[in-house]
Amino acid sequence: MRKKYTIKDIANAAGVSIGTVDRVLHNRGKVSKKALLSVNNALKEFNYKPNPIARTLKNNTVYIIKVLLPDSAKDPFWLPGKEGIEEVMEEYGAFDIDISVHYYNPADSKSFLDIGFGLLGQHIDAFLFVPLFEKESDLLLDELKNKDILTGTFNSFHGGTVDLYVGLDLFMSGRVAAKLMADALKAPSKIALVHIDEESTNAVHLREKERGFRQFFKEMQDYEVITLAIGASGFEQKFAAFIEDEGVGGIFVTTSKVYRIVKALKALGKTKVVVGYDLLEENIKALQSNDIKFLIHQSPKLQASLGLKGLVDNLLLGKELSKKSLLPIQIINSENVESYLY
Amino acid sequence: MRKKYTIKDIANAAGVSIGTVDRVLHNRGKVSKKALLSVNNALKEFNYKPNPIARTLKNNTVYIIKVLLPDSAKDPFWLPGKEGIEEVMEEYGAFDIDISVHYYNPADSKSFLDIGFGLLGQHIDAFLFVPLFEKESDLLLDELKNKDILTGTFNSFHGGTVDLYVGLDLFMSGRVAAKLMADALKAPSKIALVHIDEESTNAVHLREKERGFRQFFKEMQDYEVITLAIGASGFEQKFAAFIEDEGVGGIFVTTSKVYRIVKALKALGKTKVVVGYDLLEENIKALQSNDIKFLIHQSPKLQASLGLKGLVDNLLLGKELSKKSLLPIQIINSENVESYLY
DNA sequence: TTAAAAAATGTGTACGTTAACACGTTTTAC
DNA sequence: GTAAAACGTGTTAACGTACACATTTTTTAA
Repeated sequence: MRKKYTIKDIANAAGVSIGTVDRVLHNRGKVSKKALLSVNNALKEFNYKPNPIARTLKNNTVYIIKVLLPDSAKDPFWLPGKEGIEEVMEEYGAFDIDISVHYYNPADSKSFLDIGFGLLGQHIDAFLFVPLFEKESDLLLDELKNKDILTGTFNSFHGGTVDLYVGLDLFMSGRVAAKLMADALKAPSKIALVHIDEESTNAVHLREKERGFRQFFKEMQDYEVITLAIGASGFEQKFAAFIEDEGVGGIFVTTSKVYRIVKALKALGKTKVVVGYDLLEENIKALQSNDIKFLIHQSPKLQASLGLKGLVDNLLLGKELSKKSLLPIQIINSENVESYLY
Repeated sequence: MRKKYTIKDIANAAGVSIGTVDRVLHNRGKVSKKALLSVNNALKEFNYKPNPIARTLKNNTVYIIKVLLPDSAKDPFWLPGKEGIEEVMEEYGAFDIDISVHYYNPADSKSFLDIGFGLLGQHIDAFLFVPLFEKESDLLLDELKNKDILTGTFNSFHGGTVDLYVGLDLFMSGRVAAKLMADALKAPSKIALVHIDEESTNAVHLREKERGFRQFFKEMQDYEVITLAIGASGFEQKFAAFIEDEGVGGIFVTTSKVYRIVKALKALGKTKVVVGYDLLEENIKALQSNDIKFLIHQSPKLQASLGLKGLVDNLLLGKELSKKSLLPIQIINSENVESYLY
């Protein structure tokens, strides 16, 4: 039975007290060269790793973590994200952390700023948020850095320096969509790329997907891609006109609002190859009725929970945080969708 | 700042000592009705959760865990599984657990038995293994149950009672493959389903995939599915004869040996729609050169690490173990494969 | 009523790590 | 040459929980 080595074993082996070993471990100085050497030798020999459990025990501060999410009441895409956060809160319920979640209106950059800055009054250890708005996120990030708060973001990649980011390679997801589309449509074909978004908020986000999509087809013959950008409210007329004019065979929707396209197509009595994003309830229905061919799953729940876990594990256990972790791009069709719903 | 409640807070609130609270928490009896009541009230009021960290600290036994895997030298499919185990070992390196990994020959049920039973000489707390062989796994499982050892399995579902299982819904994965195939091949079409397997070992395994595949096409018109079962060694001739005779448009391979089919097809100068399993290096190459249309990813690494983590977390932190957890069925094409390789 | 037995409760120590503190030794400053 | 500062080192009391053991209270029996 392998013995577990403790700081005491190291101290014995090095012929010093645990106090000295501890000072070496934490670079707290006040150690003679001789002691330092023998301690380091012992550490290496036993491949000693401090017990993280005993370590946190001593640390009796309660870490304060704030999470700022887009309100899922405004956009159901954020519902899984909320759930992910709640699961982590439950899981870490017994630890010395105080996580609180706050919501902003994803269609209103002012609400993001108001609520975000509103949270900075008290002492905070870590801040996790979705940087939907670029400029506003910069402002917030500056302030967070100023106050020396650990920062994490997910879903939207933000150029600035955050301590942790979880997300997808959106460009690549565009290529994936393109490949699926090319599989389904014989050349020559015309394909519509549709951005459905009220705000210019998601612009960067959606533009990345478009770049990937177009880049794929640039390498192919006889495919034409045309872009349509419309607001989410009352886009039906515009879309109808668009679809009548252009003889498109497939539609790639860069947001989770694909189901709206499906509905509009049904109203017009048309059938197209539709590819879009995210496992919203309505999208799943359309997938199962074969009105959507593929969905790309952005795993918002996983993104949120990994983000929060990353911050917590860093604070609590001193685990390293991965500056940028990219999740796999998951392809969903009518048959495997169920396996994502457990 | 929210205070973290400890057993001491509960004791104070209930007007008893921490010893009494502890007895209540562990149902160790020797508590008066009155005390029981007031403690339970306090527990509820504060929503008290014992600090799992302080708890394990006290428990100074080293848990012994054995992992028994098919040898990745014999079948590269098991390489990621090995890696997953190693990562978990690294992650939990500082804890009081002693994990050792052992390997059996996936083509030899005797080696499974020999090595498996050979491990049972000393005291063991948990045993994680891949139950490739049904009868032999039953034997081992009986013995494990006898000795009151925590059991976990992954990858192959085994009817018997294990404490934890991680895997895929193989039937559903067959359906997914079928759907992808149907998308790619216009009816009427003939599709070959190929089992490449030396042993009858994987029979149940592969049969499930076949069931799902066939069931999907039963619901469709004008598709015919024919099955070919061949050994892994020297199947080229048989396969060549088969492919000449039958006018198949697509080939679904139920194992990770798809790349062999691709090679054989190339040698024959033929092109088919090929769908198979697993991200072996050679399969990935074939995917990227468009010789394989789709792969289904069984996430062996994740399966292994989730399995081991489940056992460890149960032993160490008393976390519940999920009797049966099914991973999502992941569809891989030439574009998203890279996102799985980080 | 009282002694003994049983039941209920409290106390103390340990787990591994941390960090404040105390102590002894050496160096520095005047 | 002496006082003060600097340095190296060991000791000890926490952190929250668990459990053996000691102590107190209640019940039972004579």
